Amino acid sequence: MKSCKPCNPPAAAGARAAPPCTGGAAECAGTCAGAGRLESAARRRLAANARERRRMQGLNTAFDRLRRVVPQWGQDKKLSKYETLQMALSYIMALTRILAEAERFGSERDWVNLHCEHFGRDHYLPFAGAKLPGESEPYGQRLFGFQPESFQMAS
DNA sequence: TAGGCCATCTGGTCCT
DNA sequence: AGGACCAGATGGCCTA
Repeated sequence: MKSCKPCNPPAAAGARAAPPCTGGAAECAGTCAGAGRLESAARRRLAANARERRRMQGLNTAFDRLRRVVPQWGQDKKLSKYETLQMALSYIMALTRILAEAERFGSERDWVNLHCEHFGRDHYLPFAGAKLPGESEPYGQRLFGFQPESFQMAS
């Protein structure tokens, strides 16, 4: 494909506005000399592009499913992919911790008391959304410790 | 307008 | 040979 660069429109990349496969390798094969051999290469390129598109769509579908099961703390803006992964990590670690604690305490009642006594007996709220007066963050959010603004790139 | 996020194209590499 | 996966490049859209 490299030999055909000159007639390959630079606008091929970022073609969301001009979706599947305008110009690029296919067009190139039709206009360059020796198009016969290039034609099959162009066909393969287009097929590879389509596969890559499908693959990325599958990946995005998976991200959407992950977003739906991960806490969002009332954020109206949807989590970015990076934030989704970070949140999932925090979520899993928090749940793991909770399970470990639940095993340490003999009964469910003991464990619930440990976590929920400060909510008051008559108005226990689901812990993830529960917020005490004067607290800036819900209990669950503090438990998970995920802050979209504050995470750092792993080095 | 700059910066963040994203979709797509592309070429390289590895695997079957 | 062809498919899957990956990373870099590029351009569009959106928001502060």
